[in-house]
Amino acid sequence: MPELPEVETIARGVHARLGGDRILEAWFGSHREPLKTPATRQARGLEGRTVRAVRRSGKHIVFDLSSPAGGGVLEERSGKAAAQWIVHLGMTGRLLVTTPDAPVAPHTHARLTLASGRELRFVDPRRFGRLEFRDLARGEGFSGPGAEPLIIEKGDFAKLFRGRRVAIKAALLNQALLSGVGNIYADESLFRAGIRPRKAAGRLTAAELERLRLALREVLLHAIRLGGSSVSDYVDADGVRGFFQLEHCVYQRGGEPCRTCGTLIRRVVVGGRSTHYCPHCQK
DNA sequence: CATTTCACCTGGTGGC
DNA sequence: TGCCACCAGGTGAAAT
Repeated sequence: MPELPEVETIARGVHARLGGDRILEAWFGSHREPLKTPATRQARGLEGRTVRAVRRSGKHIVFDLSSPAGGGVLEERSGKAAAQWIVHLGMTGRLLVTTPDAPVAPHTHARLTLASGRELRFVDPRRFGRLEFRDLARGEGFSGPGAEPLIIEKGDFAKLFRGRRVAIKAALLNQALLSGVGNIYADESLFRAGIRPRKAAGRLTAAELERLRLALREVLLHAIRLGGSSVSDYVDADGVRGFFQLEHCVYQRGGEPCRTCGTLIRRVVVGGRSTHYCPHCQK
């Protein structure tokens, strides 16, 4: 369900509520798909640690955790996390902060009991989401392979697409190039940059590439300001819907008139994903 | 290696 | 009402 702006909104919400809290107990359901780390090892890893920060990396939510003891002055000073809990929401994953007595929704795959008396739950009907524990004592911290679209600069952005024959739409969705862009914001940024989604990535001019980088940046920042897009039942950690769906120019608007020129928005399939564009505004 | 296709899941919607 | 086809914010493995 979530792309960069939704994940950013959720991470901020969870950080505000759980930052500084301590994990007392972790429970995992019987479905194996969501567990990149086996249930027992994941629970043992999480229990006793303090949540120092919750942040977004690409489409992943990263929980920076203290040592099991709870940190200590040395660790406080160093500012380094001792372990991480990595959550990917897939298409339908949600993180909910509740009280332990709140009814447990169907498809709840994880429940973390916290020292504050609250509970963090991971709910995911389709089970495309993933939960992973990383001990940083041995091994590296999480970092996606792709560049952050909000940070990348002109030259590096252009370099990503050089020589590529894939459609620019497919390239935008490739997380190894850019991390965080999904189907909504790929379509919306291409519309705002005036570029056809099927145009070969390596064929974009320098001007087009820079228009695309800036359009992507603007659309993501604007969406974060509005709390993300609520296409079906997406809600943030506080159960609040986003409002960016009201600003969609093309996404899921096939057959409707373009907001700029009135031409009917077209829906096609690119790289196996439904793709929406205005044949008049996008060249 | 780059690119394309498909499987992985459940649930909602709309047509007949 | 029931049944079925199709669609959905994502990814990663297998095939080409």
